[in-house]
Amino acid sequence: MDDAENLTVAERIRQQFEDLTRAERQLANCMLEDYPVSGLGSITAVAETSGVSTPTVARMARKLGFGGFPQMQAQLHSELKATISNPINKHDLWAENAPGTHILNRFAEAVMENMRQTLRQINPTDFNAVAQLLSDPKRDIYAVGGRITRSMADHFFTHMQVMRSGVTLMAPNSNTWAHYVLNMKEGDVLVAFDIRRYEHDILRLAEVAKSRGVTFILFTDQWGSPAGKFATHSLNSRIEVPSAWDSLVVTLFLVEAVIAAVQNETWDETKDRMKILEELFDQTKMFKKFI
Amino acid sequence: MDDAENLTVAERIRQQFEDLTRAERQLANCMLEDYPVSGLGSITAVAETSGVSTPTVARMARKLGFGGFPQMQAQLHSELKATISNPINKHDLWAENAPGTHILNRFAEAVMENMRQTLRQINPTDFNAVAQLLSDPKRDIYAVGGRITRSMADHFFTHMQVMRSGVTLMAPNSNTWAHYVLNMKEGDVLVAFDIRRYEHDILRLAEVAKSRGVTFILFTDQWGSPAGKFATHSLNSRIEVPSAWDSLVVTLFLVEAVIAAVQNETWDETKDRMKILEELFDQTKMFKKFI
DNA sequence: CTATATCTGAAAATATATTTTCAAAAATAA
DNA sequence: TTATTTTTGAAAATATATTTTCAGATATAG
Repeated sequence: MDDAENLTVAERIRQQFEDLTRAERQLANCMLEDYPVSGLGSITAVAETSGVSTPTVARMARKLGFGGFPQMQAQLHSELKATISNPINKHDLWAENAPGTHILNRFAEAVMENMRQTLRQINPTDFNAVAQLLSDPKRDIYAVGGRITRSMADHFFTHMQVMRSGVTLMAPNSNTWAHYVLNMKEGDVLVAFDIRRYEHDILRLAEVAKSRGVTFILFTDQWGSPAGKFATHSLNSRIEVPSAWDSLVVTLFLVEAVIAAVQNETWDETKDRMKILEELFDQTKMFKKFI
Repeated sequence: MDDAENLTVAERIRQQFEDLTRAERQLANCMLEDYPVSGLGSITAVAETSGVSTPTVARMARKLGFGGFPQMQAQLHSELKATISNPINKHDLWAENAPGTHILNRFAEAVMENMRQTLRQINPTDFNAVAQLLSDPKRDIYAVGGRITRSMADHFFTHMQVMRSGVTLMAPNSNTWAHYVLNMKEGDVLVAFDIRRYEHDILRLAEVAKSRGVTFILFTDQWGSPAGKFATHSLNSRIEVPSAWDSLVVTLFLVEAVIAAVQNETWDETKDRMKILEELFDQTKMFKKFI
């Protein structure tokens, strides 16, 4: 009978407004007023807000072609979801090049979604605090990664090293870590990367470091490494992609953003260091030869 | 007890994320995923979507400081109402957390834009060809990076090594490279990373390798490394961000996408290798100790 | 005005949602 | 490993939500 299964609630109301009774119209107007949020509570709540009885609400839902009030509400939910979930940045951007099912597209969508989710979840206070800690020249910094995240620690180290002194990249091999811990002093900062397949050694390291008064910063995934319980600040990123492995793209994004933030904090000293570094590179280049 | 009566659900989740248990984290992630719409259904619906039990949902609501699930949902309703009725903050997915000019936001926007540009520009034919080449077990693979891109080469190597044999990560120090070239045979693949501040040594390496019949794959930036002229396939990514350095986020995305593509190509052999690797890890773990 | 059809909401009946309880499972400590 | 604690979800208990019933209210026609 209803060919209009996919009409919005608002459309159905407008379409059938003439057939509605007095109490129903009152309800309809109220629902359209703060649409669609006003229809989100229980039938009782909706009825009260509109000043009608619950049966009226149930009846109108039927009249509009739904099985009942819950069905109408479900429709409102999905409309809301469609509205809220980003209008601009989906799909359309690269589709022209690769067919819809191409791994490049699927991967890209997953990564973009990971970015969004991560950004929504990130705690700016933590982020700022991390940048602050890493900008403090009195604190030495130690970076460490696991089997997969090693490259993140490496990247982090490479850039931090340019901006300040007292930065150490810990060897990936955990049986060398005791020596690093030996050098850590209270207030120093340990930056660790630990994602799914969490490494037990990192957990132990965090515990030991923490017990010696070291500030522990953790880059981990959405589920959170167990080492999180020792972390002063945790930066979680989404890592799931259509692959047998996890994606570190968003983690890298966070690392680079932190680096940029630190650079902002310390720009006065950093810019001189960078200049000197450039000069050093130029000089050494002149000595190098290949084959 | 809670001075934080007026925190959003999302904020409360973030604040207490560390205190949440496994099932609760799973739920929390699901709720943040389509926030706040995902938390709008009945407790049963929310539980089912997240794959946890209803008591878990009720418990978490309590843990976050609400009287119960209905109270939490009421809070979601009012948040939603505030969001919807305020056209300004609409759809800005992370804006709620950090003010508009926060480095995190600016960085994110730049990276997203880089992704889009890169994807629009990428040549799927090149991409596929690269995946094909790297999946060919008869070709040995050599990976090399520069000062900044070293971590990309490292990441690439770590994953390729799992999928197949005959993969070599070249030391970053260019005066060791001659030895690697000595081992390269015709048809082998050299994968190099070279971005702005292009390194002269990479150019020379590419030239020499090419002259010996080695297939050269280059990951570079939007402007293209000079080594590009020796490249069989070039994968360019946008790297500009509001920072003194360039961003490797999109480069990493391409690397991971290539890895995923290779994995697809070689899944039959790869899955066995991965299984064996897992077993090896389990075994070696038993021998390890820290401090 | 009265007769009749329609609408409406209080209250009962029913269906769902939510919380509580508790034993099994999982994690952690010893 | 084994003991202990914590976490978890199935099922029962409870609380709410939703629908149905039906008598009174309201509108409409004659």
